Amino acid sequence: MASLGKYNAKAVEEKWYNYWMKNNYFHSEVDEREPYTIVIPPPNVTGVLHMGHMLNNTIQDVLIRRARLKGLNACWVPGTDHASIATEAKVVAKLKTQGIDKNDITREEFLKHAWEWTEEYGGVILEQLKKLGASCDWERTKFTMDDDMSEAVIKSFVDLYNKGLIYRGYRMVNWDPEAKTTLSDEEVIYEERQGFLYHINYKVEGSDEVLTIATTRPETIFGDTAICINPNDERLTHLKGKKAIVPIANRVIPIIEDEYVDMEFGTGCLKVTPAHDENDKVLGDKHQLEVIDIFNEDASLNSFGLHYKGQDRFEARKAIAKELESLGVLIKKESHLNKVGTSERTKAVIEPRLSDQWFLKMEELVKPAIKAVLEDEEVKLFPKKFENTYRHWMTNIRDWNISRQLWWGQQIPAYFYGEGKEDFVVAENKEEALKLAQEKTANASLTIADLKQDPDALDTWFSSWLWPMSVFDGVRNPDNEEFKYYYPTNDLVTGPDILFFWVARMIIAGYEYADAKPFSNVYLTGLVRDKQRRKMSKSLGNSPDALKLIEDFSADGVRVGLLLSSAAGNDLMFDEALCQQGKGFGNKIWNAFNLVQGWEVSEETVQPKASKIAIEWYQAKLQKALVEIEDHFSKYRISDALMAIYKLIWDDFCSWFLEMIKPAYGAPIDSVTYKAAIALFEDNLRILHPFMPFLTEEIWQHITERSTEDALIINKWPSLTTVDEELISAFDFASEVVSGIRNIRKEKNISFKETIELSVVNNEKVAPIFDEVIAKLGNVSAINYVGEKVSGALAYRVKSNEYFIPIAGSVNVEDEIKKLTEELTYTEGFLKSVQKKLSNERFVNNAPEKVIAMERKKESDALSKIETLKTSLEGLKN
RNA sequence: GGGCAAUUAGCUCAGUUGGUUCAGAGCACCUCGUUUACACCGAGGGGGUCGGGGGUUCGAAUCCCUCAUUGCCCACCA
Repeated sequence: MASLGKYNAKAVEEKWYNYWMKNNYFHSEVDEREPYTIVIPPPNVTGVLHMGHMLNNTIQDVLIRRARLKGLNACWVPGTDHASIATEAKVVAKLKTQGIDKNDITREEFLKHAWEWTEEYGGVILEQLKKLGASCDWERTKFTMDDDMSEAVIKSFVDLYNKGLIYRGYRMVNWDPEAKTTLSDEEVIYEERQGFLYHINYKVEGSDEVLTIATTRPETIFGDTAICINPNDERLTHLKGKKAIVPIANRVIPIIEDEYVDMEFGTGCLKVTPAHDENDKVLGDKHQLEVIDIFNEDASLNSFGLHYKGQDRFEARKAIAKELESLGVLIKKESHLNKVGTSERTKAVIEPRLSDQWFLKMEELVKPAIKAVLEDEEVKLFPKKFENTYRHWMTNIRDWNISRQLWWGQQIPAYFYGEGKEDFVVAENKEEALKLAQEKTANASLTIADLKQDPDALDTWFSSWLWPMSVFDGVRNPDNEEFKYYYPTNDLVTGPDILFFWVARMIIAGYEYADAKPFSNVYLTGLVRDKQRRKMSKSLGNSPDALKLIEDFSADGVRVGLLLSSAAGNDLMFDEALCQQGKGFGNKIWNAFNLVQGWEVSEETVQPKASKIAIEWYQAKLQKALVEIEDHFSKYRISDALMAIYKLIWDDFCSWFLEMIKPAYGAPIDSVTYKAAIALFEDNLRILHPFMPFLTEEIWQHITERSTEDALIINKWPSLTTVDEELISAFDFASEVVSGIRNIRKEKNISFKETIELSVVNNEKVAPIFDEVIAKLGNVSAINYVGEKVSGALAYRVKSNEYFIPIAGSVNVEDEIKKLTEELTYTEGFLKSVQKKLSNERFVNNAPEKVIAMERKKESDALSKIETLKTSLEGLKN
């Protein structure tokens, strides 16, 4: 009977996590059962846990633990991503603090530093996930740069190359001058910046005429190779066939004609700079213009910039504007709002730049992936609204630039044996490459030393798109047991921000390599924001420390807090109060357990009727909740499922059920009721376990002696039987009767300790099955069934049933009359509206039977209610 | 500029094919209460003309049109 004392979350959570690990409960191996698989979206290897991870991984853990309880072979594969750009940037920064410049060391030396860094910080995030309770199969932990993972990436590159899908192209790419690398379109963020539109006069060769162009980037005039006008522009016909002179550079360039030029914008004259603008490049190709690249790698001007050589592009812009002004050719400078691409990682302004890159043709690859999501529903997105975005992106997809000017990552397996553009071979290793090169060149004397591997690394996403396959070695060895068993995986939980980067590409890769989808369902979480709807960011300092939260509110509390208000796809406004609510819920359950385990159990005591019916009722309630929860899970409405459980346990179990079976003070509980209550408590724990694994396991192990094999984590989800709806609605009626008593006690200030009597006119012909419950919860000494109203008693109604509590001298007739009159007026008004509807011929003719019958029922109910109200009023007035 | 969403109680959101979950939930708020698990509690209560306007219908939070506001995605005019 001793109290258990306060719940010590920290000790409990550590204890059970170790216990689960020790017993290897998270581990999965191929067996006869149906598999349930999730692969973790691998976080950056050097990252730390933030709120987004917490939400994401809590959802995954809920799904995994539930699947485990449902008897599936649950396998959650964890791992980390090498995140080439982010990690390389961090390593470069760290080396800088040590006075080392990346450009001064060799690739091998740099990679050594990167690996050291990875080993030092890598995996920290995985340790943090353990604190959250994540039940990953840690034996399967993968890293995207593990040897086997890298081999898979290289193998797929070679394969795609041999299929003719990978090609080398001189293309305009997004150049990050700070990181000195290319970025994919997805890594560029456009920002509105206030800039200027400069109007500059160019002389027309051989005349005194000038033409005016407008540009936001005057420094690029050094790269101009043409002026373009619209052939339909009548204002400019006199320029046709002539040539213009670039100011400062004094270069002569042709004036070309193309309908691409918007006559409405600026002056109608467009300067064409093929090396520094994508559209200009297209125009340049079409008109076979010269390409002049005026920038160095770091976006300072090169020798084409003449006396500006070496200056940064933004410095040069100002200086050039000044010089143009002094030459009298800058005739106007107006402010202009334009959108500037910036690097997601370094924030540097992106420079469109022409360079040699590797591309993957997407047009054919993407087809099965479009079909799978939009036609066959092989892969379902939750929420569905993301299908629109998916469609839009996939049908407008462009070839994927898969090369990055980085060292950290899988090096592109292309080997050059000569200086020519085509002097290379693609192979999985040097030996293979040599063989191919010898064949291709018909030169058997080539040696490995003659081969130079392309220095670039592959885009990180080119490795992670294989993730669901390669973690099971499905790329290198597609016929292996594990891959056949675990793939396709079931659910993927990730943020919508990487729907294209990653999710879509995994689907593409899945169909290309395994001829099967990578997963069946994609749950897209929202962004975690702060209370004021701002994004969580380091600079705002509004991102709470994940581990501190767990410290303060327990892992269970944080999990519940995060899930309480996070519908799929909706942003989550994070507030610590939610975690407090989660913690409070845990405490509530702990206290309920404290109550139950404190009861003295007696074999002699006879089970009270109230307890018997209470058990039947809660069983019905639980069944109903199970159906509801099942439905919520099937729609991935995780927070609704949790809320259903929350209400079931707090309201139905604690507030009603336990109160109904609670023995009198000091008295023991009968063993039949006790056993049933324990069984029901266990069911509660089973369904709550995925959400609050630690607390539930702790209570589970306390509640009965358990063997090692009997941990909750591997127990069984309660089975569905049938829902006794009648019993549930009978109880709902009874609970209203109880509420009526409580209301009267409150109004009249009658203490709960004071026993009362209750008389009822049972117009509803309610079966008396809950009378003992009403008596207990209302502290009623006797329930009398009477034929007509009791005078001199306090009264209330539930539907058309009338209840009377006789309290001598405590009836205020005036108040009663007032109350009844108000109710009568309301009911008469209600009746009027119903009758109006029923007298509308068009309603009666058009509405379905069911609806009309319902209205008639409302009418007759109202009529009889009015009748009883009138009788009561008359009784009072006498 | 193009596309896609959203707008319901103070806050965060449910509301499936128009009529029995139809105006709801959780939190917050107010009142009362230290009754023998829990004040991290219990019992009650207030609160919304469902963004504005118009239409279809016997009937609209739900369907249509329109306006407004917000968010996201795509493309970008030099």
